Amino acid sequence: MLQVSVLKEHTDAVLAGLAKKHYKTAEADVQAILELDQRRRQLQTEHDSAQAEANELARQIGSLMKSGDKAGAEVLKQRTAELKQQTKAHADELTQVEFALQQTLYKLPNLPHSSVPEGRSAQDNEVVREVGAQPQLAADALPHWELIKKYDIIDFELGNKITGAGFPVYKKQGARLQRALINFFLDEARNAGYDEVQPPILVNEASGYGTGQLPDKEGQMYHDAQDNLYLIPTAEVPITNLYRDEIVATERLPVRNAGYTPCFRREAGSWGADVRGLNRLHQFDKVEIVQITHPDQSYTQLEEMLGHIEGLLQKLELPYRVLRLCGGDMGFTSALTYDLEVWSAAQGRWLEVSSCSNFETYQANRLKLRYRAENGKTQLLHTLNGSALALPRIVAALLENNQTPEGIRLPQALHSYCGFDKIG
RNA sequence: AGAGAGGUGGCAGAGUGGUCGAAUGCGACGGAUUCGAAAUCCGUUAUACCGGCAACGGUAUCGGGGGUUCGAAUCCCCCCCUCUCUGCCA
Repeated sequence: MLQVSVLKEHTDAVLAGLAKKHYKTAEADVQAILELDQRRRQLQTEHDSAQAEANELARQIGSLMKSGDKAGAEVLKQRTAELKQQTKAHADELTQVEFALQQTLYKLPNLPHSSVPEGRSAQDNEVVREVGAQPQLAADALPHWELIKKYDIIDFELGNKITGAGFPVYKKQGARLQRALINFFLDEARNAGYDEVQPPILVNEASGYGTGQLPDKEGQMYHDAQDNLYLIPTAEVPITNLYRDEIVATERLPVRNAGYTPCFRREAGSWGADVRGLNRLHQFDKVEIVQITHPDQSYTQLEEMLGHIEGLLQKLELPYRVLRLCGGDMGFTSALTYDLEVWSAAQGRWLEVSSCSNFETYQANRLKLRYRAENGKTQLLHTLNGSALALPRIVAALLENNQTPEGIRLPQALHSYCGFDKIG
């Protein structure tokens, strides 16, 4: 969430940033926030001084009681009763004002970095670079949803039976490939300096708010109403929330964590022709990398993370491209997002396999994630994360791009992890 | 799930209605001492908000929320969590 001080001191820049993100009611919301904040301060000041007087009276009453002057104490108690009413009224309004302020702040998305291109939709994203040659497939090449049947490695029908659409069952070499990819990604992350964590995949409400999934994307998460817990849509949520309410020692920065988790997405109403097979699932596996950095370092670290992810794709020998998302297409909480897409040769389209973002202080502000600056004051840190990588579309591209009459060739990097070098 | 105990500052741990943001110990930081270090001694050591250029002052916070009271870490109610025993279980 944005800081009120920023809205106050850089109102025009905030409005420009919100416009770039195509946020509709920017002027009205910013105006409302500034007014609510002013009222909040006023109430706080009045409340505090009334409370100070009440505290002082309580002290006096105490010593009067001790010296046995009951009558004197009674006189002071009358004034105390008045003050009590006042502070109660102030406190009640303060609660309301703070709630309204909070709700309005929650509605505002993060401001885009200056390098974010203008634009409304995916068509306006900037292609930063394209790496690797797209394979030329034979005329009878199959899309991955045919290949998985041919080699009997992923079974959607079985998933339908036991759970529902979008929950595939991985079998035989398909299951082993999943395990191999997870291990490969985790080992690569560790070699790049990320500490491995294995977090819970159910999180509480506070964690959902901390990273910004709540209240914005309530409907996209599976919710266990009985215990009020959410199935995570990404490991970003538990891993980043590990540091909620922390003042991190500067010598620990940048914090680097990597973790494998299953991820769950309801994605209501988004099923259609281009989401066949592995293209979009309700449950999928992902290794996520997270960094928490000093504000001065976050963009350097974002590039480092991007480099790590590109390294993975290169080792997997997949042609890919890097996109810088435009203001209209990027996420609610992000200041700058790179998407990485692999070429899925039989489908003839790019598939997003990673999203790598800098959230600057947007999440840190909600998380109360800080460090101590040189001057002794606490300051918000920057949070970043990236998929490294999401499995299903990687599998789709591996299957399609590497199909041969003799089976599916796997990249060298995976041979030892899989224990086989081709499928089929 | 049942019975009991308990949740206090970075950690340990006192405090059962009044000047308690909170003793004491440990740790950490600064200083003295030392060629340097250990030991010792002195001092500092929470967070947020409000006011103030600042120094500083005020308010709140002893798991969370509500209540009683002039006054709550301390009393009452609800919730959460932890520990021990019993049960169940990968």
